[in-house]
Amino acid sequence: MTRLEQKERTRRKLIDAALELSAERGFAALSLREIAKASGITATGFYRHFRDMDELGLVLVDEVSMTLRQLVREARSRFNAADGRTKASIAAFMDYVHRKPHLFRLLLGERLGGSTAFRSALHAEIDRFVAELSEDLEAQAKELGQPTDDVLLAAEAIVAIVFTLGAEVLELPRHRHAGLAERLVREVKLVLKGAGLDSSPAHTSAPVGAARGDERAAPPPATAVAPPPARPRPGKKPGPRARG
Amino acid sequence: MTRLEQKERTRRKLIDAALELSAERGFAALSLREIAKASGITATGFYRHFRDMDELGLVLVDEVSMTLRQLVREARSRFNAADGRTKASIAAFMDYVHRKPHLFRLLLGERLGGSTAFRSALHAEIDRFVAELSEDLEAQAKELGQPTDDVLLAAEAIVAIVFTLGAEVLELPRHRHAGLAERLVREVKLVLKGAGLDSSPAHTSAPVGAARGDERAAPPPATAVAPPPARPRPGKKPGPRARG
DNA sequence: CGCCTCGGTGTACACCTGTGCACCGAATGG
DNA sequence: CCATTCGGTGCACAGGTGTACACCGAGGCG
Repeated sequence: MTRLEQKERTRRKLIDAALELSAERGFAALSLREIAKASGITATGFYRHFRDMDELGLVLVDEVSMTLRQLVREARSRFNAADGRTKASIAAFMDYVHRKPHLFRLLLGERLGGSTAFRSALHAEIDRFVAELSEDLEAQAKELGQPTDDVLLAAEAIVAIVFTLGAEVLELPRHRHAGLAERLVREVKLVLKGAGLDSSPAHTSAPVGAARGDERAAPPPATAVAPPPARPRPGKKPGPRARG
Repeated sequence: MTRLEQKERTRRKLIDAALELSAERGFAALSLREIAKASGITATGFYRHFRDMDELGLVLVDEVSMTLRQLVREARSRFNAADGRTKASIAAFMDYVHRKPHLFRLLLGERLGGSTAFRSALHAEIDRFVAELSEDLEAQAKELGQPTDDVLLAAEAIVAIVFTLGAEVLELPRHRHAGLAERLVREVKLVLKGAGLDSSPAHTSAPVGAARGDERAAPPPATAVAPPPARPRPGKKPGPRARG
């Protein structure tokens, strides 16, 4: 196995371990050592990949960001089915939450819990999400000759609802997911209707959660964060520790 | 100063310190020692008030719960002004968020971040909130002869929106709060309108909801944490530490 | 008054933390 | 094939952590 492959593999282990552990206790409460241990390397080995926990945190945020962006893409691709657009989008969302639960827990939980930098990064990400949804809604409204004045408000409200209920999915046993998804759809439609953006032929034929008919291949790797530095060779001076 | 007063005072200092510190880093990342130090007592003194951090956590949740309940009460008391009911309620909410920002940060941030017990306690609290709002909406709808089928959905959606935007207030500079509040009002009205619960003051002359001001069958009390033990005299054996 | 109660203190301990340092050994490239 | 690169290791250290223990001194009560 080439050296780069090996390094990348370990890096992923670190990221995944951090994700998994942060699901239980929150990222801020994790220690470098326990992440290293969970990844099967020594604590000092950690520094071959990240300068410190904060840097790991940023990478996690980045990962969330990409996941979200792909979510949007996926949702859009289902828009062809103009009928039941809302339902399809939400199905995509729920599907994604299932596939990457830890990422969503991070996104939703650390929005207020983490450091300032962490928070603003996540907020920015969510704002971007709102913007994209808003764009879509506006385009759709124009097509149908509907009012567009409340589009941004509706988008913001919808994201709030979807993320909040999405968070709830993480706590619920599997068999209750479908019910929650349906509630979600109905609530989103409430908002759309209130904003004069109602589009669906109020007609429910199939439960939402089961929208995994044409499963395409897993999401592309999509790496965006700068690959590990040439050779960090541990640096940084001692000082008051925030998390220690 | 009587001994009880003194003890209560220290207890409050501990609670407030925990609240304040958890605003920056999340409760899960706090250490017993730093809370004790911030409260001006030694680490071992902590045990005179709480058995461990988990117990402190429960007390905090309890505090949130009471705050929330008071919020509802306060909002209801403004319902007399039938005109602008939504606006008044949201004003009450925002006001409260300002007055107890740390509590809300806890409520919103730890909903996913903390331990399982922590999470479910907070979720239950929010559910209770939804239930109360739902009741109110239903009563109002019946008075006005409006449909009540989507009342619960609307309540859930509204709480999601209000809490999400409320969380945002915590991050924003003061001068942008008003704008956010207005957005909040408009988004909530979107939901109400979508659910057929629109209560425009334009054609409503009768004072809405001014009649009933008393208690009805309310959810059971949530106070679960016992007052300080007679004399804990530190116990609990050593073992694998979750936070430390 | 004398005794008891009990918040709060200070010390001590084992363990965990982040990180500097010297080192190893396999993949890499000339 | 030999020299270099560089993930990963083990050790060491200072400092933080939870908590057991013995103690103090002021409030409270007979």
